[in-house]
Amino acid sequence: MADIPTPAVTISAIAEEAGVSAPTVSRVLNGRGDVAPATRERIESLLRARGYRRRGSRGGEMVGLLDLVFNDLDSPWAVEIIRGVEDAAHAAGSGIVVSAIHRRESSTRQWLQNVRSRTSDGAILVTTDLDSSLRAELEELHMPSVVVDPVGVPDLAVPTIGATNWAGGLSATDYLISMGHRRIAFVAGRPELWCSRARLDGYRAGLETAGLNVDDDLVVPGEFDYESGFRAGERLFGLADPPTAVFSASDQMTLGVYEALRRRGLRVPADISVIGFDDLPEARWASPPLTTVRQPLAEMGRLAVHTVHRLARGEAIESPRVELATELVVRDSTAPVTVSSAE
Amino acid sequence: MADIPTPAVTISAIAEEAGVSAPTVSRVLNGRGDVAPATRERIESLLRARGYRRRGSRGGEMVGLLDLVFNDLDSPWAVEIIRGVEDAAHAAGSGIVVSAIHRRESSTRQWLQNVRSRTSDGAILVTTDLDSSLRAELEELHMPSVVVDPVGVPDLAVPTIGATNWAGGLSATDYLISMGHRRIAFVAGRPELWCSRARLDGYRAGLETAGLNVDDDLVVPGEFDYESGFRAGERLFGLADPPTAVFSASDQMTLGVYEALRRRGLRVPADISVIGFDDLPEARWASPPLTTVRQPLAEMGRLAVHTVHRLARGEAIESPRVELATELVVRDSTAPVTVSSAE
DNA sequence: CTGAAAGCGCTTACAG
DNA sequence: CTGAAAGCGCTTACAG
Repeated sequence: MADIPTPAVTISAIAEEAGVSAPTVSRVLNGRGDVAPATRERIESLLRARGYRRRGSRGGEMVGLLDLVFNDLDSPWAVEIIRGVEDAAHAAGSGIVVSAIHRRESSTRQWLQNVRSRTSDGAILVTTDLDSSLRAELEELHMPSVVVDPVGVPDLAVPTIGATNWAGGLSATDYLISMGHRRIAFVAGRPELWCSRARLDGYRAGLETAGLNVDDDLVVPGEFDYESGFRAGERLFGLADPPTAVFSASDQMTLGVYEALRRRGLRVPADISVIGFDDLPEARWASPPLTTVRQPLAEMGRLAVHTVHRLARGEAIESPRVELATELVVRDSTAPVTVSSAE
Repeated sequence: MADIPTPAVTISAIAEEAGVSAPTVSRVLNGRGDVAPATRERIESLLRARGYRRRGSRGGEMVGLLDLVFNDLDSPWAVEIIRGVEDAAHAAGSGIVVSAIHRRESSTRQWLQNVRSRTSDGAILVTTDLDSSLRAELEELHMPSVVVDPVGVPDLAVPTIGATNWAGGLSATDYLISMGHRRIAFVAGRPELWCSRARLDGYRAGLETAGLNVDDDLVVPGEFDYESGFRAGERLFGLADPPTAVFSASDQMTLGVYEALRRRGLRVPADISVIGFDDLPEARWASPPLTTVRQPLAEMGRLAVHTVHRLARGEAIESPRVELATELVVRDSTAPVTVSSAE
C-alpha cells in the first residue's frame, strides 16, 4: 500500500474539520488541561483518523529516523537484526530508534504515544504479536512499516521479510541423513510462530523423502530459549531408544541440549550429532563449534530498511513477501553415525 | 558542567552575527548549493561555535530522544547495555537512537551530521575512543553526554559510569586461591582500555595478598574476543608448567579458552578451573555454566540515562565518576584444585 | 473553555 | 550568490 500523497494534515486542517480554532487543537496536542472533554475527544479522534503527525516548518520531508521494534531485547538474535538495520540506515543517513514492547499492551501504547510526538519515517516490526491493532494505528499515523519474521500467516497488507525456514529445516535433516543418521530428533520452536512450523515441516519432509518414519517421541516442544532446549535434551536422552542426532530450531536451544549431554557424559559429536538454527555468533563460540542453519539476520535487517524507505518515498516494492535463503554451515558438532550409537 | 540556559541560538541570531540574512543561514543548514564558499564557511563555523540545534516552533523543550553510541554492535555485551538504556529511556518517555561508529572518523562525522539535523536530548557514549575531538563537538552542540566504561583515565569533564573492575579482578582471584589454586593464569583484555588495567591489577593484588608471585608466563594478552581467548588457551596449555586455573577478563575470551581445553581433551572443572568476566547470558549457556564476575551492564545503562536526563534538565549530578559494584557469580566451571593437576 | 491576534523559527519563491 | 517579502505550521499571551 504505497501512500498517495495526501493533502497535508495540519493543525488548522484538523481545526477546521472539528469546527474549532487552531489554538484549541494545539492545546489538545500539548496536553494542556483547559479543553472541554467533549471538544478534546472530538479533536483527538480526528487527529487519529487523519493521521496527524507533528512536522517541522518544512513540509513532508523525511526526518531521518526509523523505528525498530522488538518484543524483547534479551536475545543475541536481536543484535544481529539491529546490526543489519543500523548499517543500512546509517548508510542512508538515517538513525534508528530501538524499542522493546515486551508483548505488553501498555508498552505498546507508550511507544505509539512516543512515536506520535516525535515522528519517524517508518517502522520495522520484528516478530510482533499484536499486528492487528498495532498495524491499524500505524496505518492511521501514515507510517510505512514492514514486519521481519512475521508471527502468523502474512496477510499481504504489510510487507514481510523472512528466511527460507522450510528449506533450512530440510537441509539440516538431509545432511544428518547423509551422515547415516536414522533416529533424528527435532526440538521445535515457539509453536505460535510461523517460522517454527516451517522448520518442523522441513524436518518432516526430509525424513519422509528418505523413506523414514516421523517418530513422535523424537519431536519435542521448545520455546527457542536455552532452558527449553535443556529440558528437551533431558527428555530425549532419557528415552529407551534415544536419537543419534538432534536438530533444534534455534542455536540457543542447542546450547541447552549441549548442557544436557554434558551432564550425562555424552560427547558431541562422538556420541551424538547436533545441529542448530540461526547461526548466531554463539554457534561459533560453542564448544565444539556448532553446525547450524544460517539465517541471514543482518541482511534481513538491511532489506527491511530499504523496503520502508521505498514505502516512505511512495515507491513500489517488488514483492510484499520476501524470503532470504538459509544455508547450512558445517562445523564440528556433526559426524557420521557410529556403530555403537546407531544400534 | 550543567548548561546555563543560553539566549536561544536561532537562525536569525546566527544570521545577525554573521552579517547575513536568515534565508542564507537557512540555505547553509539545508545544504543548498548556492552559497558563496566564504559565506558558507563563516556561517558553518558560527553554527558550530554557537551550538546551533534545529528546534521546533516550541522552545527548548526536550525532544524525547537519546543517542546511544557504540563502536561496534557485534558483541553480546552491547545488547546488555542497550537493554538497560532502552528500559530506563522508555520509562522516561524517551526513545533511543542506536548508532555504531566503528572507530572510523567518517562514521563519526556522519553520525554528528545526523545528530545535528535531528536533535536529541543527549548522548550516551559507550567505550568510545575518540573522546577528545568527539566530545568537543558534542560540547559545541550543547548536548549533554555521559561515557559508559571510559577508555582512558576519566578526565572529569564528562561524567563516566563504570564498574568496580579492580575489585572484580580481586574477587575472582581470591576465590580461586580459596579453592587451593596456586598457578592461576590471567588472560588480559584490550590493553588500551582502562577497565582492562584495573582487572589485571585486581588479579595481581589478589596474588600478592596471598603471598604468591605473579608469574609473567601466566599473564597473556587478549583482545576481549573469542579468538584471542582461544589463542591464549593454546599458549597456556602448551606451557611446560601449565596453570590449574584460568581467569580471563571477558566471558567471550573464556569461551575461546573452553574450546582450547576441549581440543586438548581437558575437562572443566575436573582438570582445570575457569572464571570469566561480565556475566553475559552466554556465561549461563556455556557448558559447563561459567563462574564469572558479574558486571551490572543493564544497570550501568539505566544510570547513564538518568544522568544525561539530569544534565539535560540542568540539574546537578552527584558525582562525575560512578562505579557500580561487580559480583562473583559461582557456577560450574570452578572446583577445588586436584592433586593431579596441582603438582 | 475558547478564539482573534501577535509572534516565533524557519523556508520558499522572487528579484536582482 | 544574496536579501526583502510573504508564508507556513505552530504556540503564546490576552481577553472574554
